[in-house]
Amino acid sequence: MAVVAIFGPTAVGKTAVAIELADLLRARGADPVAVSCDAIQVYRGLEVLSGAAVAAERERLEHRLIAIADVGEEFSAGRFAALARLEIDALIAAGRTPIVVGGTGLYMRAALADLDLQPPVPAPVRRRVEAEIADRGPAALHAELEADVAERIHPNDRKRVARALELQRVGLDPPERRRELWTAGLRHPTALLGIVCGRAELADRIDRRVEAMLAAGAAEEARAAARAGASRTARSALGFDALIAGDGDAVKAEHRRYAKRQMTWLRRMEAVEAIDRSGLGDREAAALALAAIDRQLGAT
RNA sequence: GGCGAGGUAGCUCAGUUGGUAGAGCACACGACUGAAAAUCGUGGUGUCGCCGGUUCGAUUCCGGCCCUCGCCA
Repeated sequence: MAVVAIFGPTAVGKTAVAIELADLLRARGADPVAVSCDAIQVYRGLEVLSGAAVAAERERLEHRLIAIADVGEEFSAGRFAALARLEIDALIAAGRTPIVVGGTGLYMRAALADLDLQPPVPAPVRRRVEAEIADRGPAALHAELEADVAERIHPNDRKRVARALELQRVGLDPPERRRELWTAGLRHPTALLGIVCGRAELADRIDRRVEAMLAAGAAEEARAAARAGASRTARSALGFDALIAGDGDAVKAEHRRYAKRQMTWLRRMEAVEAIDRSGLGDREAAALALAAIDRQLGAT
């Protein structure tokens, strides 16, 4: 059996469509399980502000890799990749159908493709590099990179400068530049779908989603996470500070900008089939998704 | 009605000693290999309130008008 993957911008309805799609797959005798690919939904205690599937939804479709880490922990693409591959491989071995669904592009690619991520460096090395960047600015450290690495990283891009430099100092190879990030060649036969909708409709969905999340206590959730010592990666959740400040418009703006970056990622991926759900209900969108799956994998 | 301040990008504003204008935010497009809901790159989208005057040339100077805000009636 193959993997179904669902990508798309925030608030487009990936979870709802996945749940409806699961019903359609079950009607054919499949046994689907969702594997979430979301850098914030992995955190326990950020379920509301990350839009994680709620209990009623998880009753209709089992979700893996949601709420698996404490907000105090740092998370990473590498850690996620190992977990996700384990889940996907085990589900396939058990004859089940993984529906890999989420909006974190790097996490999804790490789950589906053989991204060869380098390990983390010892904490003191990273701290040292970060301190130097804070002190001297990223461009100064960028100048210390070997030429072929430096030319791929913008001098202002402090995170990539930091990563490349810490790898260089520890004697590890620089981040790979193969095609795995975008290639159609994946670890398993996969139907790759991108749910999209019209610009105005998406903006409207984002507004409603943020308002619903505020009504459900997202601001208090963020405050509680901050009090509990949320890690740097947990704090990078969209609107984390704006929620604490009570600025709903700023939260919406962050979600809109995020949706744009996700659309860029979607356009860049190879072999992804866009499902335009403009004006469609979740069930109708799921039917389109099923047809696309059949086209990509061959009718069952 | 009088006095004062102000009308410039979607928003908040800067500016041009007269040569049709630029910042931040927003927005659009892109990059992306163990921080990725992160980080970063590129792009100005405009009857400079309206009408007239002076001028080779007015968003800028002058006059009138309209509108907004504040204070006084």
